[in-house]
Amino acid sequence: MGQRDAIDAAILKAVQQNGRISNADLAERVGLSPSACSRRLDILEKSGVINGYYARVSPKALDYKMIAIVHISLSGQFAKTLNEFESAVKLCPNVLVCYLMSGEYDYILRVAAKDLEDYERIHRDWLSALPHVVKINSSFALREIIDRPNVGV
Amino acid sequence: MGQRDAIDAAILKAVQQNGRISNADLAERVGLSPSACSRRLDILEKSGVINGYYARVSPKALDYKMIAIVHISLSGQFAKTLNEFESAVKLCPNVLVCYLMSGEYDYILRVAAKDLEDYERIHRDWLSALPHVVKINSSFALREIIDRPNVGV
DNA sequence: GGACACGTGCAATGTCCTTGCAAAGCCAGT
DNA sequence: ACTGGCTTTGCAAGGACATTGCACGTGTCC
Repeated sequence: MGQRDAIDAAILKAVQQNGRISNADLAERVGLSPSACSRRLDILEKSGVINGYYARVSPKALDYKMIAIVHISLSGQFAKTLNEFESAVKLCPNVLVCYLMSGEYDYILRVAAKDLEDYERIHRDWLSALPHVVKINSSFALREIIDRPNVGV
Repeated sequence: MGQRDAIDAAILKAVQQNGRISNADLAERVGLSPSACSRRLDILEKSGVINGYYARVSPKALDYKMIAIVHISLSGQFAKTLNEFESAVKLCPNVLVCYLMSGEYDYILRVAAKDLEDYERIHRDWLSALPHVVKINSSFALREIIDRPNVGV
């Protein structure tokens, strides 16, 4: 899985910057005819190199004004423990990102909330209810400096 | 700034899930004629509610296999100190996310790297070179559990 | 050298996006 | 309730666009 040449790389770069670029413009940008470009894009999509296209909506417009970074430790690192935690955390729609981490904490989460009251609800109904959790540490984002969809974009 | 009614909300939900949905399909989905739908979408884009569209590319295809979470403390919290740090960090293409935080550390960063060697280079050439930094703490993601573009999507 | 697979460009067809325009809905003030 | 003005809608047309079939060129392997 992966792009094959410089043209595929150029296509990927273009659609990362503008997911709604027309095939005609994309073809011109990468130096191909529209048909050839359309077929390459099709291959990149079907092979899974391109996972999908998304609109980026201003969180404020959706009333999600708050971002919390949550560090979580579990009671153990057995596979069963991790699996149960992960299955549960996937169900919470407010969790935007979740990584299993090296270091002091086991998981790090990025959580979106409408306001502090909303976060309190999420913390109470979702985070505290996750299985095997022994420690939760929430920090709040005061300001967003960077939010890039991809490297160098 | 924000959507006005249920139809705008439905449009936003749709384009968050599929940024390349055709206007015709979108119109049918939200129960409008294509022209009315196109005009609403146009307003949502021009008013900044929709920040843009992007393709989600498999990081593996781009050879970025590593995600690091970096906590950074500065030598002070004066506006000038923060501004200089932020201007500098914005220049590093590998920094995907950066928040000014409450709590123990001042900033939290999400950094993409191709491999450990690449991360070492980023750490040396970029992160360590950021102004006013007194403490850097890097943790590495062992596995990605969730990566949602938006709440509930 | 020949057969084959692969990628490309060209052309055509059908779909789609967009804009102008008239009508309908909506709200405020009387 | 009525009227005036503003907003939003649906329809229609024209122009742009995506997609598919087909033929040509290139490189490879036998």
